[in-house]
This record gives sequence, structure tokens and C-alpha cells, in this order.
Amino acid sequence: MADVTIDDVAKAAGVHRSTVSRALSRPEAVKVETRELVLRVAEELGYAMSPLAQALRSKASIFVPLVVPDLINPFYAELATTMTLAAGDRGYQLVLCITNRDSERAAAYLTAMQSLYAPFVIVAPSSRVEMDTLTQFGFGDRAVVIDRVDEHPTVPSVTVDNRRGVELAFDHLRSLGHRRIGYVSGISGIHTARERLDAYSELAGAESIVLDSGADADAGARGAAQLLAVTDRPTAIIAGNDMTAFGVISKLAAQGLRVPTDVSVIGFDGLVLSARNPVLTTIRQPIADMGNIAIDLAEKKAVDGSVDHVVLTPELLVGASTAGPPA
Amino acid sequence: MADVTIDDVAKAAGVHRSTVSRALSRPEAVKVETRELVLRVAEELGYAMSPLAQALRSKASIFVPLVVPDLINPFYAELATTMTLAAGDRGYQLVLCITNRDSERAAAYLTAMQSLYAPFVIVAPSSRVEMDTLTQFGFGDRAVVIDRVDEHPTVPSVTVDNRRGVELAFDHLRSLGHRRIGYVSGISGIHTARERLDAYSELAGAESIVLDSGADADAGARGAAQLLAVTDRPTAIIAGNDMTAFGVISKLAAQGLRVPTDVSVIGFDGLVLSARNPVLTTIRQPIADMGNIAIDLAEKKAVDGSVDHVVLTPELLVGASTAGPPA
DNA sequence: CTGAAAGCGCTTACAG
DNA sequence: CTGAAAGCGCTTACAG
Repeated sequence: MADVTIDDVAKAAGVHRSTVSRALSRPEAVKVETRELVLRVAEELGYAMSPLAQALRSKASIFVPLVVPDLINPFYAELATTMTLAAGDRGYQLVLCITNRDSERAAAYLTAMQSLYAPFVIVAPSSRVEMDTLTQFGFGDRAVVIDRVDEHPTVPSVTVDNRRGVELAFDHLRSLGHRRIGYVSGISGIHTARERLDAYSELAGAESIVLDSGADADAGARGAAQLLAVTDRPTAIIAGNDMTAFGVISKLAAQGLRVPTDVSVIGFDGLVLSARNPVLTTIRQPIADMGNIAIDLAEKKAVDGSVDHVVLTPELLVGASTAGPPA
Repeated sequence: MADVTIDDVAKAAGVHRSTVSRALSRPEAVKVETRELVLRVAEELGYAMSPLAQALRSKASIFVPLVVPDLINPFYAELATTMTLAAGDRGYQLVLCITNRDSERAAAYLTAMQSLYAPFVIVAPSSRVEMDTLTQFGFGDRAVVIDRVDEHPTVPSVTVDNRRGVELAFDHLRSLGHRRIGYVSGISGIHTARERLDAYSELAGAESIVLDSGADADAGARGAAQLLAVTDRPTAIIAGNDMTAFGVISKLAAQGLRVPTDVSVIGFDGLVLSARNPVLTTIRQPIADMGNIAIDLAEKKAVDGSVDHVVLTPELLVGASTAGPPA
């Protein structure tokens, strides 16, 4: 195991340290036999290169920060999981930066990442990292944003078509026979939340029933409580995300309303959790794809400077929380 | 911001680089005026020490790996969150290692952490990292284990008194008038799961009704389904953890049984999520404390070699998922 | 294609 | 108490 250095390999292979370095990092710059020899010796000795020394010298590391506001919201937990895997597959080491919605903490992380020579940074929505903060710490032109709406001219992004998602939810409920369809917003990225709400308002038009447009974790419960107060009560609810949907369902149950018998509820996110817990009908975002694409975008920009904005299409996942309206 | 080095500070302060280093890391080894001068200059220049260079030279870093099996289970997500904060407060940088229950991946992480000069490693339960793997990668005597039962002679641990937790659940249900109390195990650390099940079996004695003892995410649903098949049906269920409890509740609902009207359900973990979603009655583990204590134990052992095993006491959190048995 | 040298940003014995 | 030197494990122009 440990503490075998590049010089050990060099000595054992009878070549200079610099040759070992080349054989490992730029194989085409070395004679094929030499390379094979070096590789074999390195293998035998169980040589593992020091990422520390490498980063220090070359001023480039494999540490990729993922900035998220928290991990309590399972959306971020799932994003972090898939991104860890995606990063690992591509030779990066993901470093999770949990800001706790505190911009000072975010700044501290960015400083640290800067001194770790992170090649780029990936920012999840609602992480309270603004462009000027990014710029201030030298990541202004090396950032990729996930799930944010505005197409920044220098920051690539990967998002989901929220409008399309809400539309899918709407169509699903309509096709089941629902006419009065309410909306509850709840926790999520600011942009994301607004986009979904806007899409709902537009689709529902004059029949909009926004039960709660809050951004906190209790929005679901409030929305469900609100349902009882509304005259001509909605028979279905679209929730801004899965966690909110669970909150709605739970509160409805406490109020003696059954899902989907009395009220249908549809979520948004498509978390693994959602498929287990109550089997939620929801709009699935391709979270794993988002992670991979985010890294793609960062690498692509580093190579040719291109700033792409990828918009993914969500899909309807029919679970057990929706059905036709009560007779 | 970036790229101001120790030499820049030294020059600006009119001292040697080594003096700057001392002023920063061993303040008592430097004259007080010198130290103040250096500190002020460093501040003015916005100097941030390179953790890379420091680690490389001193063969000790601030990177602390937390090895978890996944982040999908909110218990780990919450543990990761609180540990990130705890580590940050103490000058460490937590590096999340998600094994996905794959021991090869765990090994890869340990190799990486070894070359990052991680001072110690914290292992969460069920992470499939066995002692010999730890030893193999040089962390054999620099590991702390969370939530594992066996008191290893060289590995400090912090766990929760699972037996006491189950007892609290039992007492709560008994005091509500329940006599037939079933148990569903579900996902969790192997040791933890067994300990809780054993505690249940012991407490229930001849009246044990183990509805499901599986370890996967579907145990809750199976357990609930099983409930109907049992003659003289239990009026209450203890779930091995919160996620399982949600699974139970969801499946019961699908079968037309109401919680807590028809059946009471109590969870185990006390996740933030549990207080929001259905407001679950549950046994709360002091997760934040566990994180802090884990770091304490690692540091303490490094200093004086002591191997402590801390056992924390859980507490009952009464929510809305338990009530008296149906008349 | 390969070797020798310099240097990334630090720390730490060793002198003084 | 402070400075000068060596070195942590690498990479990368620069010669040859």
C-alpha cells in the first residue's frame, strides 16, 4: 500500500522520475515499451499517485465541489449521490459543500476550493451563491448551474423543463376527470419554484387555486389545511415537489380526507423515496442525467469555451396518489 | 483573493517565510509583536494558506472522510449534514464517501484518503467496511465507528442505546393500552437492526409478532401486508426505523387501515423529515451529538490512545401516528 | 524519446 | 526567537 513514490517506481524501472510521470499522464509522449515497463512496475509496487503533490505542482486538481443548500431535502441528497458516482466515473472526487443557506459558509467553501485548485464548481439551485460571489472567488467562468432558469451568457446550465412537467401533471389530472385543480408550492430553488408556479397559473388560467405559495417545509400542511377553507373544493392538488406532496397527503389524512379517494395529489421530482414511501404519482426529473450533463458542460466549456444550456424533459410517473374525482 | 503565498506575506512583513509559518501554526513559538505583525499583514493581503502544500509537507491534512453506504436513506443524509457542520466547526473538511454498498468503491475511497493524509476516518453503520479493509489501508487504528454494537478493542465508537429505544417505544404503546404489538425491521445497519429486533423479541417475549425482518426498503410494505394475514391482528407496530414506518403507514392506508385510528405505528431515528411528513411518533437518536462525539473520540485517541465507547440515550418523540387501540 | 533541473507552497529540524 | 536550508511528491519546460 501507501508511501511508494514516483521515485521508487522510477528506480525500480530503471528510468527517470520524469519518464514515469509521462508514462502515467501523457502515455503518447513515451516509447511504448517504456510505458509498458513503467506501468507494470507501478502496478507491482502498488503505486498510487499523490493527488496532493500533483495538484500543487500542476495547479489543477480532481476536486469538484458540489454546492447544495442542504441534504435534508431528498432532492439534494439524491443529486449528491448521483453526482458523486458520476464524478467518480470520470476521475473526479466530488466534494460536497453544504451551505445551510448561509452565504458566509458558501464563501468559505469557495475559498477552500480555490486553494484546492478545483477545476470548476457545480452549483445546485437555491444555494444562495450569486454570480458575484462566484466571480469574487475566481469561479466566475468555471461554474455550472443545475436547475436554474435564467440563461446566463457565461454560465452553462442544465435544467428540467418545469413548464412541461406541470403540463404533464395537469394533463394527467384532467384526463382523470378533474376540473378543479389546486397548487401548493413549497421548498425548492427559487427559480424553479417560481417557474412551476407560473406554469400552473398559466395552465389553470381563471381557474387557478393557489393553496399555498410558501417556500418552506410546512407549505404542504398549510396548503392542505387551506383546501378545506376553499369553497368549491379542488379535487386534485399539484405539489411543487415530492416533499410538499407528502406534507399535503399527511395533513389531508389528519383532516379525514383520503388520497386518492377524496383528493388526488401529484408531486414533482420523482425521488427514489417517492416510489417507496407512499407510492406517489409524480413528475420525474432525470436527476442522474443532470449530474452527468453538468460535468459534461463544465468540461466542454473548459475545452472550447462554449456555454450551453441544456433543458431536459421530465416524465409522468403514475403512482397510487391520483385517481378520478369523487363522484 | 487567491494566489498570495506565504512568501508574499513574509516579504510584506519583512520576516522569513518560516517565521510566518510559525506565527500561523504555532503562535507561542514566536515573539508576540512579530506574531501580531504577521497576522495583520496576512489579513491585509487576504492570505489563505494552501491546504495542499501544508498537507504534502507535514503529512497531515484536514480531510476527514465519512464513509456512508448511501444518501437515499435520510438517516445518512442527516448524519452527513450534521457531521459536515461539526467537522467544519473544528477546522476539518468532511469528505463524503458514498460506498453504494460496494466494497471495491470503499477500498478506492480509502486509498484516496490515505494519499490525502486524512488524519482519521469515520465509518457509518452498514457501510461494508470491515476491519481488515481498514487495516489494509492504514486506517486500522485511526477509525471511529458510528452506531455499531460490538465494542472493538482498538476502534472507538459512538452508538445509541437501541435496547432502551425499543423499550421506550414499547412502554409508550403499552401505556396507550396496546397489548398486541408487532415489529417490522427494514433497512439499517446490520448490527443496529439486529439489536433492535433482539430488544423487541426480548421485551415482547411470548407475544412477539415479527411481521417482517427483512433489511431492504420494502420491508415496511411487506410488514403491513403481513399484518392482515395474522390472526388476532396487532393494534400497533414498531418499525425498525422511520423510513420503514412510512412504508408501513403507506401500505396500511392502501389496505384501508387508518393510522392511528386502526393501527398505531412508531418509528425509530427521529429524522427531521419525520417531523414534517406524516408527523411520526418515533424514537429520536441524537444524530448531531453523534457526529461531534465521533470527532471527539478520534481526536482523543490520537492524543492519548484511549479507546472509548460512547452510548447515547434516545428519547421518545410523540407525534400523530400513535393513539389508543381501537375499541 | 528521455534525463536533469527547477519549482509548486508549505514545514521543520538545525544553527545562531 | 528567527533565519537559511532541505524536502514533501509531483510536473514541465529545457536540453540533448
